[in-house]
Amino acid sequence: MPTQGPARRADAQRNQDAVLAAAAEVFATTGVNAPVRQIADRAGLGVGTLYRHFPTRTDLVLAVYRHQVEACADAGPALLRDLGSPAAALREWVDQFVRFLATKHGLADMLQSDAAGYHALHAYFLDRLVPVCADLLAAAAAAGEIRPAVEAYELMRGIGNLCIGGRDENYDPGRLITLLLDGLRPLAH
Amino acid sequence: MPTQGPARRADAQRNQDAVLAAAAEVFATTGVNAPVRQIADRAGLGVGTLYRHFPTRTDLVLAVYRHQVEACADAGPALLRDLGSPAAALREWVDQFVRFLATKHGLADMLQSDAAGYHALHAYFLDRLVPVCADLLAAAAAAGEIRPAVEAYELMRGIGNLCIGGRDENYDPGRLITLLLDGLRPLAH
DNA sequence: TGCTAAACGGAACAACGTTCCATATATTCG
DNA sequence: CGAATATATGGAACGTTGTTCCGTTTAGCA
Repeated sequence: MPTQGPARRADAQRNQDAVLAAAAEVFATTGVNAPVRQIADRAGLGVGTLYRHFPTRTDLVLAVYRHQVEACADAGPALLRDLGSPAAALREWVDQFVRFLATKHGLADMLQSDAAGYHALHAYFLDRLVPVCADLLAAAAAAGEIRPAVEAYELMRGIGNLCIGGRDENYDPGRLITLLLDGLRPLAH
Repeated sequence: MPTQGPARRADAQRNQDAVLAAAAEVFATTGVNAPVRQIADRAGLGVGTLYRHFPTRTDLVLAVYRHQVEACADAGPALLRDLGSPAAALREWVDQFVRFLATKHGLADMLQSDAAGYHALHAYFLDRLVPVCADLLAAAAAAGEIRPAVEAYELMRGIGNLCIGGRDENYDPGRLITLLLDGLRPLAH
């Protein structure tokens, strides 16, 4: 129940929703790095209002995509439970993440950007997803389906990096990530 | 013998060299995306002069790093000749490229940037290195050391992407690339 | 219907890439 | 050894962005 404090004004709530909707649209068309003014214009608001509700771009990006990240995090344990093999669960989970990331123009770039402002975004994604990935890796290793040859953190960053630049007829992140996971199989004797 | 045409002015040559030297220093410290003014200041020249000699950032980056890219391209056939196994040659060649790329702050980012201006840079690297990589892959595949599971173009882009963000105690592009190459080994029967 | 705190809008500033042309200077030629 | 001239230079100026700030507006309430 968020009924604490001196009740936020209705127009503020309305405008925040408008910014969120505008950002979602603009992110989808222009990309996650779209100019602030473009988002403000689309929402029919001034840039000051936008900054009031979302002080940093990270705040805005997170507000737009948080649900999908959470869904992805939740999918990990579910897949591990529902699919027979932990390795298959890992593969499906990674595929799901790649499908999410590769379609968000510029998001993968942002995630690894060394710009100070994006550190929080980077941290959120990793904090949320690395533990899930670690569980999947551990289960697959315990089942003898993969070698414990990589840390979840490193794997997640690698997957994120491979998604940068999207996908075209000559480059498909999914293929390379399959190869990466193939590299985790036990060595031939 | 470049003694054709109306002989370029001596100061022009001198200034071009100065820009090149300044750019090399600034790229190494600030990164490949350093502000144009910073490079011009370091060279003791105006920005106009810099733009005259290097109209685009791609021109400047290429002038600074061309030698190393060429050296990397030349190393491919040499390694294939000198090392016993094509797969070992591939691995060593890839390592060499990664060592080059991972130490150039921001260069890997630039290579995959979808900004229109960097297309030429992207193209130069790929045109120069993909054929070399393709030869190494073909040789290793012919020797039965790897499966023909990836195109040279895709592999090179993947390697470039994995180098983005450099290397720290928790993320080492080299480890992931090793894993990627492991994924090319023939499947256990 | 006023009052007041909350919220808004957009002008203003800083940092950057890029262009342009008045000025300065190598080089050449008489 | 001077002009003459093509070449080269410098940096002001413009457009685009992110970000801040404050005068003005307005929702909620008494």
